[in-house]
Amino acid sequence: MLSLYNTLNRKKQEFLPQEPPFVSIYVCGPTVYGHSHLGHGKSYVSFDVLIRYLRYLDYKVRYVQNITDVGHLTDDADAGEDKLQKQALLEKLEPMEIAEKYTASYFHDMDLLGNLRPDISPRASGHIPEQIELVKTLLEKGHAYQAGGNIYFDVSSFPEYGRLSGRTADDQRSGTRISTAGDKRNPRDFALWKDAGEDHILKWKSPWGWGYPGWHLECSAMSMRYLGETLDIHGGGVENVFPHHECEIAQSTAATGKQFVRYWVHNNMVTVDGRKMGKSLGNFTLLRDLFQRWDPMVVRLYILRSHYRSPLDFSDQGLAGAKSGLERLVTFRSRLGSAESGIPLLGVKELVNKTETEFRKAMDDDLNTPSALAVLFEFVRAGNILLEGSVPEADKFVMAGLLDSLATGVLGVELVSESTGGSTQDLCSILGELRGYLRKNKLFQEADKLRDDLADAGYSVRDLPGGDSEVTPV
RNA sequence: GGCGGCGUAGCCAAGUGGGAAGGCAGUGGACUGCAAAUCCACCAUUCACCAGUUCGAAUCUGGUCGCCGCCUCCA
Repeated sequence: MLSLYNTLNRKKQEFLPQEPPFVSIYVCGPTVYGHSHLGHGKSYVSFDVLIRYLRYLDYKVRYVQNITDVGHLTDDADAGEDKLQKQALLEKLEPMEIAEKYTASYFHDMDLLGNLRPDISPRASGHIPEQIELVKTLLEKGHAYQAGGNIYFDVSSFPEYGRLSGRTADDQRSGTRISTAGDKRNPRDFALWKDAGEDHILKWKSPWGWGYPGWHLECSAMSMRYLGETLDIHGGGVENVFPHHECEIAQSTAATGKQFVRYWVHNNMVTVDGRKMGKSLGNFTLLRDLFQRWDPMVVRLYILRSHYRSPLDFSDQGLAGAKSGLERLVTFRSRLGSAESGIPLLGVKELVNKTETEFRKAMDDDLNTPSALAVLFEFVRAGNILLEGSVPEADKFVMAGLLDSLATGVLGVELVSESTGGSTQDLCSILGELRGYLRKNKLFQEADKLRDDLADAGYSVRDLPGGDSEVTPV
């Protein structure tokens, strides 16, 4: 039984969807005004593994992740700038061109990382009517008020405000850094709709004049549009617990009268020298740059080696460790080959069953991927020991099947290079025979040149006891 | 100041009342023409520190020190 840490109760809870086998999940997506960095990578890999594991458990998952292509102000006080607009001016493009460009970049990077595409990737700009409707409802129900062209949520009308983040009204720092917008009744009130000034490019016509939505609004509107009024799971980064998710709860619950989200799942940050990696600090490493030096699967494994709720401190040493670990997995997988099916021996069946049971136990415990990986590495050792002897094809088949199901299927770590098709395998075995022939005839120079050339081309050579050799793609 | 979290070997990282997982790096050995891969052995009497509860604590309680996140856009 899968347990997830629910921020709402601050403890692990058994996961039970409202209407099994269906699971509705919404994850806060990126604001598309720049390339994705490792922090995005960690977040979306974590949620990808959640999705994959739920599907492995035979749930029918609908996964919605927004694309924020409406630039929001940096605060509610008109002090900041619209980020998309700012980037658009910088690159001399339309804001929507910026959105298109970085949406494509985002998906490209996520594809390389092996993340499955969300089932729906709704754009905020494409759901303005839904957002306006939500504001209207809140006004009608007396949870919001109008001040000129601005609409604010009246926090005093929603007593539960603060439950998710554990913040009460008195907690707020005296002399806060935010200068309160002048037309708010209460500093804690937040904007639902903002009046657009002359120089604001992205704006829409609303009952309250030309304007644009507040930054919490799109998630409420789009998640409920596609997943209903009560979601099973809502995910995002911990930094969004307050104020973003707190405000989402307030405006959604106030509008529907129903519980908005049953399980709140938050992932932790990537840090650099102990400091948060973030756009505002400027200490981020872009995924596209990281991929120049490291295979995306190395990056993925690196992320999965720590728990999603723990911070991950970025280091080359860590990535190098992940690289070696990945090679170990890949080598083992390639030794199993693409075997034929058959009936496996009892011993291997036991090993496979035990591995799967323990893997699931780790994943059931709030997606403990570091433990799950430990289970896989123990399986690799056991499998390698078996491979020292002669192993029936059927045994290789079930071991390969398990690895493909758990490592690739659930964790999303691709272990098979695309060049393991039938013809490549034939060529590999011919080249293996050739090296074996050369070695048996003590033509070591020729044999080693073949090995070096193959290494350059991305194939590894392994000499077996008895003089035969084995060639596999790396 | 308020809320939340963290401190486990050279590095990374699980474990949260009764055997200190796993990976990387390292050392020795087996195998090999050499290598790689693989296997075997070794690698934390100890879990930031102090006090307490307990037959028993890395794990619970209290305190000390250090670090981080949120309270402003952020995955």
